[in-house]
Parts: sequence; structure tokens; C-alpha cells
Amino acid sequence: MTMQEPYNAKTIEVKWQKKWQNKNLFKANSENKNKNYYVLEMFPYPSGKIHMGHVRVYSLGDVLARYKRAKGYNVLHPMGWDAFGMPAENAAFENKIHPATWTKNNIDNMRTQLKAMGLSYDWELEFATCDPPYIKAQQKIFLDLYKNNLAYRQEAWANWDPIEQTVLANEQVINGKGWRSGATVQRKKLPQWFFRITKYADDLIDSLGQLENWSEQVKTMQKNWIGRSEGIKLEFQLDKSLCKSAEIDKIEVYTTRPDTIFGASFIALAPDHPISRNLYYSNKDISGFIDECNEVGTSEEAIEKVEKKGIDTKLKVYHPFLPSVYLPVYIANFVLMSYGTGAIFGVPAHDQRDLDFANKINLPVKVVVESDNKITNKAYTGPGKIINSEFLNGLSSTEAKKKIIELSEKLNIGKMTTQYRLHDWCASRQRYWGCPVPIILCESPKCGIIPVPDKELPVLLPQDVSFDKIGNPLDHHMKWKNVSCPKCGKPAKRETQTFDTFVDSAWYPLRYTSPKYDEPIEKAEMEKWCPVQQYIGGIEHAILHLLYARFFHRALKDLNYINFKEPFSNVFCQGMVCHKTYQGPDGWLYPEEIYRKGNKIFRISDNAPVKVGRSEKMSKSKKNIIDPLSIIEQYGADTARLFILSDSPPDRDLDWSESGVDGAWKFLRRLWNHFKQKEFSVKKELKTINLSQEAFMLRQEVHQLIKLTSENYESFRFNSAVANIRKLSNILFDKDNYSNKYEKDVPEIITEGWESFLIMLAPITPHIAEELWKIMGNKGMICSKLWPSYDKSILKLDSLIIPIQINGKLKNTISINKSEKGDKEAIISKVKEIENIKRILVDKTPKKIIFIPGKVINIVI
RNA sequence: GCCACUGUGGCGGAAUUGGUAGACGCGAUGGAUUCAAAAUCCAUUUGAGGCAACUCAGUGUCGGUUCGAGUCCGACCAGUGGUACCA
Repeated sequence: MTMQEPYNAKTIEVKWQKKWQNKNLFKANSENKNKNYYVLEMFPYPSGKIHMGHVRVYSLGDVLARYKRAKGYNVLHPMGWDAFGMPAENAAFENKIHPATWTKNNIDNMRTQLKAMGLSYDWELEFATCDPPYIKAQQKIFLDLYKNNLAYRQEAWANWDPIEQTVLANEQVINGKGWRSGATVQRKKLPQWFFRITKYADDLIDSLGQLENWSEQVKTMQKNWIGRSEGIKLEFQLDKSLCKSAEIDKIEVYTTRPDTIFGASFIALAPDHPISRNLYYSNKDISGFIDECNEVGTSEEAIEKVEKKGIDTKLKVYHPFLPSVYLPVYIANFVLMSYGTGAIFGVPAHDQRDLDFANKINLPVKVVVESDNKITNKAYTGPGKIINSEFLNGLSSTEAKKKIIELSEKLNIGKMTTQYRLHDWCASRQRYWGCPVPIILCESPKCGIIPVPDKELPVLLPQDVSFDKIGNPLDHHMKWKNVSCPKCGKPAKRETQTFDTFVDSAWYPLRYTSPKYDEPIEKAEMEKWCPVQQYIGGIEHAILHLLYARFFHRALKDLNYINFKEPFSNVFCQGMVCHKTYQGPDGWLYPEEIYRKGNKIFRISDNAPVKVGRSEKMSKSKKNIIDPLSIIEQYGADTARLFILSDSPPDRDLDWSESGVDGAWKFLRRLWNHFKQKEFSVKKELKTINLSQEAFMLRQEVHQLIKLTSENYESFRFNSAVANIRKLSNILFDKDNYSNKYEKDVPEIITEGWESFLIMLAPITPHIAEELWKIMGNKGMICSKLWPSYDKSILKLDSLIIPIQINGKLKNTISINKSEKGDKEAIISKVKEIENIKRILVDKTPKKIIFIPGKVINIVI
């Protein structure tokens, strides 16, 4: 081999990135009449550095964007920044750096890093959610929602840190304590801002059916999250002799299982149910219990996992259908005020939670639905025949439900109700680094809540704030906070809450179509591209972010901003990037701190033995992170992209392995060396008829692989696409290595093969593909070439290989002519003559022969 | 706790609708090349038995449906994501 220029990824990559930029090749251009295609990856939070998860999702999106361009689409492929959020405030607290400065620096860093990956974005559309034009647009939308009764102010629980005097996020509550102060967290009610998402609950469920290209997984999760249930609100009369409060004489419960009413043995109230609150001051045990409940925190997980406890209120209610039966009333920590009526009737035999509770305090367990097992520790929660239930006996659960509902409605003690698990979206945060809620709170009761007038928008954050004091810095900023009421002119205060960052991300896809426009959305531009054709992001956003975006688009449609209600025609959720973990004698180690010797691993600094843990999601805390920059530095972006796309299916977790990266790099280097040394003679016209036998067969293989690879691209199986592309290269390498031996026409077919190969590889490793394309002597850039088509007529193989099974187990195969695949008798008699089949059948008569034409022959003996 | 998903060689994974399990790659082993090494190339590589033809077992575990199950059903085990204020 002659000395040649080695593969230098960095030089090539920088060169082509400049060329793409100079020609502005990835500008979203909807002018010509080709179809438009909007591909969007979830925009990143600017944490400072890109991580492998980013490399993965943006590589996926870029492959799709480049593929769609090759298929002749005009592609909108933008990038921006989900720039508000808590980490910026934590950085301000810890490092005394202003959140705005910290965020801007991070964005600048990450932009440079993303550009080094060779991603084909239209960077002219870039924006950050903390940019004043975006804030202005969002505030306008919010005020429109407010004026149309889709946003409102109401009290809601928050995690309160009594030492820091601040609201904590759920992740800042660790085992019920504040993460910094260590104080026991309390629940506290604060006035907050809500969006009326429940107005759309039915439509959000019912429209899932029309989202044909969403995965069933995501749709099921959304459906369960909204949690529509048909049930009944049923009244239980309180025994007034025991009731001190005159106003309250009944308890309304919600249940989806009225068929089990005769199995009820208690009533349980939420700790913040009006009756519970009423009893708070009457009894020390009760107030103690309620206080204890309020120390659990606000997360559903914490509430559900806490030990099921209750306290007897000593109140009793009458059973609605058995006047002689009284049920005790408890306050229980597992009943949620936010669901149903905040009160339930407990049926221990047929609800696990109720059974656990009843067993604990020795309440009766009465079986009212027939089941095979005796109920001791495991409740039977399914439907069945009703027993022990007076007039319901013998009915099915469905019939019994109907009967109870009818009867209750007739007696005027109950009403059929549709209930949702979904509750309205609490969208305000008591923090500085977010989009301000553009509201003024006037002291005059006549005014109250006053929207900031349109001409005063945007309401921007004050810059001169300090994070030394406890609480929300906006609350301490008197100059910013104190204003006069726009309506009456009297002293008033700004709303000091800011929006949840989910608000920012609920409508950002629309903004990319006109990021600098003075109004929120420029309709004509938006309509050219929206909705997003393909959205790509982590499965962790499958519920909240997607649901909030779906809600926002519905609301925006009702407010006439847009004319469609589903933001994403297709959603693809990719898996996480994982890596092995390493543990030294004193804690976690970074991969670069260890070395391998045989099967064992040691620490570089002192040769201490290292324990290797299984692969887990890359995280700073476990130090199992690989810095994408160091990979790009060492191997190049193409290698990083190839590796991250080749080994795992995009929707599954990916194991980062050093050897895998090395393998990807070796492949690119092998390609490079091959192309550098191969003679690409002046191309002749590609001939497709009267080819030599060898040329025809090669072409058949090449086209078969073009077909398979194209299908892989269409169905998002890029790992399989890589496998097939490599298969194609193996065939072509092989031909080139024996170049003095092949028949006529073969060189032309090899060239056709390599060209198709490069075009199909280009979306994955765009830089080296451009370079090799040029080395081949081609004009123009590969990123503007059209995708190769395949010749269907040559794919048809004349023969089929059919498996032969005995009792369903493979014993041999038979090759048959495609045109004769249905000729049962002839094929079976041939099969019976095959050596090992004959031997097996020698003293046996087949009981049955399964013959599926073109598929399988199964002889049952 | 609840909802959803995942489980296939030493490793990552492949297997359009139930019909030839292990494509493609990594690693490993052997060989070629080299003074030597790196790089490269060739071969082997699910396990057990056999000189071989071949036989048997095998897709987290246990059971079921079927002529036939990685694929469908049930129970279980393990891991992951979400759980409404991380993004």
C-alpha cells in the first residue's frame, strides 16, 4: 500500500461545516412547490455542556432531516433553548453568577458544541425562551387565555421549607426534608395560577385515536394519566346526634364501584376535606393527625407510598340502602381531596388499599363479589356475580352498578358523574428565573386581578436582584413589585410568580416559523409548516410535556391563533444513553480514571481494584459519563454519530461502549483508505440491460440492500439501516479487492453501488460522505443529492427456500421455483426423498402435513 | 403504591403479518503479513455430544394456546421511565 493521507476527521468536518454554512444549505425554504416537512427535536435546557443524550436525540433528528431532504422535501429543522428553569437559580445561589449570564454563557457553549456535530439546522430561526420577544409573545397568549376563562387564580398546596421560607420542588424534597435546610417540609396553601386543561379532558382522550402515528405506549400513558372514569357521587347522611357542626349533615363520596356498596365498612375523608378541617380544632388527636399528613409533601408518589393510616372521627353515617347500618368515618392519608369528592366508602374485600387499612384497624371484611379465593390479604378487585347484597344478589357487576345508579338518582341521593384523574394545570412558580405572569394585583377590591395592558408588554425580569435573601427575589424587589393599578391608579403590586417552564415548551414549535414576529404567531408562515411532522425526544416527556402542548394547541385553536389542535403528527421517543459504573475504594470513578488489565479493572492513580457495576443512565452523580466533546475531539463527529446510531434501536436504551466507538471509527477509516486508494475511472453510462451474469447478480444484491435500507430509514430503524449499509459495503469491498477477476459491466455496477452507498450513509456521517463523494469525482454536494431508487423488476428471485419441519422442528430446507410454490403434491413428494427426512419417516406415517405455500412445510408424526 | 415499557450468545443487537433464532457489529481465539509491534487481511465463535454426516437443548422464570411461539395469553422475577414544582 502506498503512503496516503490518513483519515483526519477534524479537518474534513470543519471544512464541510463551513461549506454548508456558506451556501446556507439548511435554510428552511418553503418557496418552491415541493412538500414541506417539519422535523423537530425537543429543545435542550442549556445546562452548560452537551451530554450523550443530546448527541443521541440530535443525531436522530438530523438523520431524519437529511433523509427527508434527500427524498425531495423542503425541511424545517430549527434549534433553540428551553432557557428558564431552576438550575440557573441554583447556580446563582452557589456561584454568585446572575442566572441570565449563566444561561447566556451556557447557550453560547452548547451552540458551539452542537455546531461541531454537523447538525443541519436553520440557525437563523434560533431563539431562547428567555428572549424578550418570546416573553412578550407568551405573556400575550397568557392574557388571552385569562380573558377567555382558560386561566384562573386559586389556592393550591406547595412544599414549604419553613427555614428557607421558600417553596420547594418535589425533587428538592428528600425523604420529607428540605434538600438544603434539612427541615421537615410542610404543605402550605398559596394563591397560584391554573390553566383549565380539564375543559379539554374528553377531547384529549378521544383524539388519541386519530393520532395514528403515535406509539400505543405513549397514547396509553396519556389516556391513563387523564384517567376518565364513570362513577357515581353518592350521599351518606351523618348521624346528627354525633355531629357538632350544624351546616354539614351529609358526606358525598365518589365511587366507580357502586356495585360493592353492600361491602362498605367505613367512610374515609381526605385530611383537607371540609369536614376534616372542621374537626381540626375540636380534637387534639385529629389536629395532630392532620398535621402529620401535611408533612408528607405534595407528590403523588410520596402520598401513595406512605404507610396507610387513619383516625376515627367518631362520626357515623347511615348506609344509604341499609338504614339500620352505621359506618364509621375516618380521616385517612390515602384519600386525595383533588380526586372525586375527597371522600370514599371503603370496601375492604374488593379494594387493596381499603383491605390493608381495614386489616390494620380491625374493620369487617364483607365479600360481595364472588371469587375463587378466600380474601385475607389480597382483595379481589375484578367484576363478578354479586352476593350478600340484598336486592343486588345474583346480578353481574355491570347490572348492579346500573341498578344502584338508577335507584340513587330516583331517591335523589346520588348522581352519575364522569370523573378525571387529570386536574387543572398549576402553572405558576414562586421563583425568579421564569417568564413573569403579566398580572397586577390591585389593593382595591373593585379591581383585584388586573392584566398588564398590552402596550406595557413584555413584563421583563428586573436585572438587579440578589439571591442572598430567603424566598423569591421578585418579592424583595420593591421597585419592580410596587406599581400603580392600570385601572384605578391606586397602589398595586405585580404578581411575583413566574411561569412553569412547561408553559414555555407548550407552544415553542409554532414560534420557530416566525421567531422575530411582533405578535405571538405569524399565521401565514406557521401554516406552511405546522403541525410538526415528526417530533423526537425522550420518553420522560411522554406525559406532561406532550399533554401540555396538546392542551395549549387546543386553546390556541379556540382563540383563533391556529387552525389545528394536535401539535405533533408523529412522536418518536428515544431511549437513554447508559454506561457501566465504576466504584473505587472511596466512591464512584470516571471512566477515564480506570484501566483494564485482563479481566480486572484498576484505578490509574494507585492501582486500587475497581468494582464494575451494571450499565445505568449516564449521570454526574455516578460519574459514568462520557463527554461528547472528548469523543468528537478524538474520533470526530461522524464517528460519534455513527456509533450512537448503529448499535441500538433508537427507542431503546443505548449502552455506550469504548470498543463500539472504536469499531465505528475503524469502519470510517477503512472506507477512507479504500476510497483514497481506489481508482475511480471516468464514469461510463450505467447499463442496465444485457448485463453479464456477475454484474446482474451484484446489481440485484445492491438494489435489494437499497430497498431494505430505505425501509429502515422510513421506519426509524437506523441501527438496521447501518447494518444493511455495512453489508452493502462488505459486498463492494469484496468486489474491489478482486478487481482483476470480474466479468464485464461489473465496474459500472460497483460504482453505482458505491454512489448509492454514500448517499445512504450521508445522513448518518455527513462529513466523510461529502469528502468521499468528491474523491469519487462527483460534482456538487452529497447533501443535496436525491435518494437512490431501486429497480423493482430485478429484485424478484425465481427460487424460494422453504423450511421443512418435523413436528414443528426444523430439519432441512428445500429450494423451489417461485412459480411452483403452490404445487403441494409435487413438493411434498420431493421433500419425502430428502436424505434426513426420508430417514425420519422410514417407519412412520405422517398424521398430518401442514403446507403453507411459499412459507413452510410441517410434517406431523 | 399506581401507570407504561424492556428482558435473545461473552457484549450491543437482528428476525415486515406466529413459519429457517443469532443478520450487522464489538470482543475473543487461531492464522497470514512484519525483524518486531501497530494497522490490515483471512478463518472460527450459542451450549452440550460426535471423527463426521448429524443429534439434543436454547430467546428472564413457570404454565397455556397452536401443526408450529423470541413473537399470542396468564402468573411471577428483574430492570427502566413517569408519578403533576427537575427538565
